[in-house]
Amino acid sequence: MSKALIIDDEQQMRRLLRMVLESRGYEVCEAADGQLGLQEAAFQRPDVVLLDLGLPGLGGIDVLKRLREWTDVPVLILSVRDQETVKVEALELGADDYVTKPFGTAELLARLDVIQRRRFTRQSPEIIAGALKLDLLHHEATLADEPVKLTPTEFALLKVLAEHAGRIVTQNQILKQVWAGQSSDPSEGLRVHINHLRKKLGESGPRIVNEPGIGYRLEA
Amino acid sequence: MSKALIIDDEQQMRRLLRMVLESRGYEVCEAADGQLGLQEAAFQRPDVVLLDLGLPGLGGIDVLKRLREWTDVPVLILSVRDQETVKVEALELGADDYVTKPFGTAELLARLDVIQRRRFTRQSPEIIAGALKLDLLHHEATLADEPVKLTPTEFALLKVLAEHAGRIVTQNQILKQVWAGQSSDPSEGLRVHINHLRKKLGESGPRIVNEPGIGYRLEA
DNA sequence: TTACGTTTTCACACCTTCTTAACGCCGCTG
DNA sequence: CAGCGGCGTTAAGAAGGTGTGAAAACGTAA
Repeated sequence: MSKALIIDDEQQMRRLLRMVLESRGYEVCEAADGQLGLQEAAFQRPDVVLLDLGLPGLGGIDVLKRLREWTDVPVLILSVRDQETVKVEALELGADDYVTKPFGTAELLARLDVIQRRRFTRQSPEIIAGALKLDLLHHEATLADEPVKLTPTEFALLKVLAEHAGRIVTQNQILKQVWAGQSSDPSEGLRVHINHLRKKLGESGPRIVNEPGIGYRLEA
Repeated sequence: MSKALIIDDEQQMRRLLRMVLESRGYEVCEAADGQLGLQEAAFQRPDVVLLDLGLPGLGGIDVLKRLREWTDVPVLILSVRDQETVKVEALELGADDYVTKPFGTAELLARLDVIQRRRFTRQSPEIIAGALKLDLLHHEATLADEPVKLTPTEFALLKVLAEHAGRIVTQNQILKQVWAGQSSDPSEGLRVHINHLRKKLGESGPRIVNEPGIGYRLEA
């Protein structure tokens, strides 16, 4: 059975979520603010976190940032409409999905299923984009079943691109996810690593195209 | 890894499909008629269903109808040529795609990829104004589902207009939101960017109308 | 310590995007 | 009618982003 952690300041919302989740078989724990949320996350080791963005004090974004410093636990964002900017920021920081309040329980459960399954498939882990296959467990990449030798940074970079294959990945997104929590300024080096990746992927493989001023896109 | 359910009465076809799918890493289960198919679907909870339209007894269309009463699982239709009417009916009932027998394995797998990805794609914050859609996370714009290539400034400008679609946006508002925190005086350049946007949106798309002396308005 | 692989920094050519300026059009006003 | 201001359009220079090669800094293992 999966364990879910709810971080939300409204008691009513917590009770509603608890009911929905428990009816689905989740084990549920709660936290009423960001500080407590982080403690519970560390102590309870939940399988999924439901995080409200409108927290008082330590905000939802900060909680997410701190969470991501030490865990990849799937995070589902709860937000109200017209928080577009914050939602973008949360997703860039590695949140897995979001639902907008008020939400239907069916939608909530569906999205939980998806991010749970994604995490589950990460235990027999591969990302596939066309002829490219990334084995996340062994940190190995193959292109048309031919092994490709990648450095750790290159692998992380290609992983971010492959996860969103076919779509633009913002430079911000890349920097936040590949160089998460590091002090150096990698904005210069990104170009170099992209260059290396393109060479290793060769002519026949997937192309990494640049969207000037925005980011990169991997197309199979 | 994903689980696929094959519903087809021909054993040969089931064996072929199983081979192709398993080689791609799918977990496969089968059903030889519609009745059994529905049972398997309920019991196995597959991630994708391959459904033959030419089933004896409980027909493919009926199976799809019954499936859709309780699940949105992606359904790929297998049909023979000259079943246009039935194919259309199936798509209207919520089938996700179809392949025509005999089919190439490459085509089959490609279509499976597409409908799987659609299901697993997470939600992106977006602004919608008529046929225009702005994906804020990926910085992608689509007009009637056709991608439109926008530069960063154009995207920001269109975002401001689309957020207040139908209403007037003051020049001051635009300048503050698009050129926030910049030193240059872009009041001249605004006209140029509006011009570019109008060209890229084309005749059929939303119009950007000018309110002389006030600002601009986006009307869908 | 050296040696090696990786990451970062730097320099420069090249390309896209942004800004600026100029000009013509239209509507308004004196 | 002539003058004026706001707008659309176009072109060209300025600014900034990108690709690429090489060298320096870094970390790690022998």
